[in-house]
Amino acid sequence: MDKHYDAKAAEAKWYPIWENNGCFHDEPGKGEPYSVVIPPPNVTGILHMGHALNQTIQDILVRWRRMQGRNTLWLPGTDHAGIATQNVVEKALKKEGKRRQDLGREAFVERVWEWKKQYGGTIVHQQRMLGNSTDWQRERFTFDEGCSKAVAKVFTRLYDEGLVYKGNYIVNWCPRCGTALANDEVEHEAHHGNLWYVRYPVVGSEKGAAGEPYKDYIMVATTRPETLPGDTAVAVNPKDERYAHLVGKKVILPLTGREIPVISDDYVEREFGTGIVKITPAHDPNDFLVGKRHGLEEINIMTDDGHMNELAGAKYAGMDRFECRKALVADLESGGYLDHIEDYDNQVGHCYRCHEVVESRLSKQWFVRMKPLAEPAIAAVKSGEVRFVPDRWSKIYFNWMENIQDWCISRQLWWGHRIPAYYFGDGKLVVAETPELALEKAKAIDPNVTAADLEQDPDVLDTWFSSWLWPFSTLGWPEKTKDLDYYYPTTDLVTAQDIIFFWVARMMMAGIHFMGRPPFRNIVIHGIVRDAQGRKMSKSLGNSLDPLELIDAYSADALRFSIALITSLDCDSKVSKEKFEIGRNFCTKIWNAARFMEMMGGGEAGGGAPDGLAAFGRDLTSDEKHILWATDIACRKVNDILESYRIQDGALAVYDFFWTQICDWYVEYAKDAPDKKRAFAILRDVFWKALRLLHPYMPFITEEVAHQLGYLKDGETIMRAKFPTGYSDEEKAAWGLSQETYDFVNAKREAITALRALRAEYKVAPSAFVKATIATDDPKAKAEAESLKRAMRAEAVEFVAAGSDLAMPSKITSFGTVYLSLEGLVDKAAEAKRIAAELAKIGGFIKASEAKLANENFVAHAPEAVVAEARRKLAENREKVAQLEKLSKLFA
RNA sequence: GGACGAUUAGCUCAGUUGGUUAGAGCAGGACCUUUACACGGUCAAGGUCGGGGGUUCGAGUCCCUCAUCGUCCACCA
Repeated sequence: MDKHYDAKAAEAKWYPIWENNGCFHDEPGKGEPYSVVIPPPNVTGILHMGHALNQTIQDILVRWRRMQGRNTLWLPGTDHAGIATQNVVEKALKKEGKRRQDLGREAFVERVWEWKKQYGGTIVHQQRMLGNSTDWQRERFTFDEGCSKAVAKVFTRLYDEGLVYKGNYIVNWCPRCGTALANDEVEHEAHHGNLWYVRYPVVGSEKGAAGEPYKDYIMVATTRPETLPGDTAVAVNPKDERYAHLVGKKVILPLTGREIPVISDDYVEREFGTGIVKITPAHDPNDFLVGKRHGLEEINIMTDDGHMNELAGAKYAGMDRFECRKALVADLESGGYLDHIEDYDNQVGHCYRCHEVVESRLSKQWFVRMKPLAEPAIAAVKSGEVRFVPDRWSKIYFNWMENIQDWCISRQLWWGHRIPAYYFGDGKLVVAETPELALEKAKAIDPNVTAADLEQDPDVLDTWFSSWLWPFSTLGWPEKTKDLDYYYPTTDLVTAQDIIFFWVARMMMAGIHFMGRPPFRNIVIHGIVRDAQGRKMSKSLGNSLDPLELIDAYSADALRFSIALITSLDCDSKVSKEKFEIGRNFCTKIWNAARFMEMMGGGEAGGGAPDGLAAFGRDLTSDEKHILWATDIACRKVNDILESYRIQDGALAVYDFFWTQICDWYVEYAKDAPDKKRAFAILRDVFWKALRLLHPYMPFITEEVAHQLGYLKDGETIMRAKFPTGYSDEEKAAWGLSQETYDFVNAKREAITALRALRAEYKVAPSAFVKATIATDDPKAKAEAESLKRAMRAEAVEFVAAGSDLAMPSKITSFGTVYLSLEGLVDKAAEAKRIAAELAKIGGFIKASEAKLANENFVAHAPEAVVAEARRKLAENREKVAQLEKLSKLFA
């Protein structure tokens, strides 16, 4: 083995071998399936830390399950990302001085496909760098043929079921992009604005003096005076006595002369402004709802591109909306309708793409009725059929699902699944999966219709409309495929909290509605990646870490392991570059340990077969029994931990096992073991188990080391090696393993550590051979004299009866009291001070313990073991005090 | 405004049904180049578990309250 691990070479070598040999691919059929669909990244995307976190978690779970022998599918793919992709291509066109309109729809869409062909593979390539064991043979794209078929089928079915409808609705509208925006596509920002107080005269009021055209008026406060011509009512709170007498009366809409009613609605806050709100149903979402409740007229006074239309009044028609605001305010003022203006800060929505101020606008859009879909999806989680991990996310899910709103699914874009609705004749409409089927349906209505008469709806569907079918559209639905039959429902879905609503909840609904079963059993929600200050990573802040740079600097294994180590399902993860050194250092440790094994002939000692240690019989030393027991514990623990998705705990467990148990203790033991050959045969077996435990976390280095050390032959892979489950009861019995022996060695280590500490405290040179004395009556302990001598670097280890009272520096351990014999080496004053401090600390504890044990209730209620332990600790500390007091006299 | 979290060592975080003197990594300290590894080893130090109440024999853990921070949702004309 080379002195240094060449991660780049190993990663470049193994990934293609895995991929080309079908290591990521299983066929449906045999065994228990384990399937996961990847949250498809945007095809325009580049790999960021969020992906790295999300996919590392999935790959750990998938590799672990695969090694357990499960029939595994991790399905990769990308999302066509409607608006994002269209924007990228439009930007490219802009450089050529063209707009998409110059190309026309068909040519533009063709152009986007070309872009996809050329650049769409970027993120897919980058995912390979992470080591993802996704089944590339089954890679899908939300806009590929199969997914598109599924989309058309779903839309048609929902339409036929009356769950898709076209309706007038208030939507967020970007005047620049010319498209409706989903709520999540609108970014709210604080804005310094004004509140204009406008007088609406009550009908029948007398004319007043100059500057006050009417004596009797009500005052309305508004932030958007330009919408005034669209007002169709003013509203007050039903409980507001101030205005109760006005309800049912009419007021005159300034500048228009139109009479509008005064209505009462709970939506109005009494305390805000004047307590009277103008209602503009066509230009405000809340007003729209109020209008629906009261049957108000909806007057749309704006054009698609943010200008006023004729309904705003001849004077304002054609004006930009903000220009109109100024003009209209001026007119209000000159007409005597403007009472006063206040400064007012509010939140204004902006388009998440182009940052234009979003307009609330009435338009014809397609909607999915969500309530009927949501109900079974709620029930599936309530019944426990589908489980959130951690469970608390189910509350958030319920909260949203129980208040679900209809879903606006149409987008005024060109790139996306075109809505399979066809118009003909005079506003007639058919919905069908294909143009041919549409024609059939149309002919049923009007036999004279030809294909040329059908005009398809120009809008496309929201990107999520294909994503919500992902768990089954990717498996072949609506065809009845083997994959679908075998791998659906998928087992785990792993994603971040931010798309629980947009994606997870919708997949639940679609899965149940179209497949009859929820699309997954467990929904694993992890946190998001933040920077060291806890801020979200974003391009604009410049605080992003690039996973590819980290892979370049530290290796993919290092990245993966470090991510796993900082991953908590319960909260967000803060990362900084330094954190990845942990993984890098761990790789180095693994490599060096492997190198050491090779150097010591560990590779041969077991005769090549990992189970060669069976030959060494039952006379194992306590240290050998200890490592075997520790290995058994580690295997069980890692399996248990991963079973409950505690990725971080698993990383810690395997890290500690490898570093502390194997490297720090057992390897040091093996260097100088009484039977080195046997010690290394055991190490060889333990090491092989450790490599496999590590493999889900660090796939590349474990594969490389497994081959270098001869655990695997050419053509074999650790990916398909059996994930360790620990030793059998027979093996444990044959080797004489037991919890007692394990505890015994832990106690022995305490004694070794105690002596090291004494050496350090008394400044004994590390190279010096010292004399150690241990007070114990345990014959088993006395039998360890030789191994203690080596580990303690002592020229002699002697034993005296437990409770012996030697006037030497000592430490009490569960192995016995360890004394260090030394003459004249000590700084007496410093030692006296140290002893005094320790005495004070122990004294406090003894007092507390005594009080506790004197408490009858404690003795009566606490578990026996707890009481016994308290007694033992008390006795131990009393003994410690006695020792220290003796010493303090010595140093006085 | 609503919902849900978080607050434990200088930093990042564990702490599974309440029960030993609350753990790890990093940073910092001391010592060590002992022939796998200084991206290392050994040892030591560092916390009245955000504040205040309560339940209990016993609270980091359960309840209430306050404070601070965060996330998502809805956003007030």
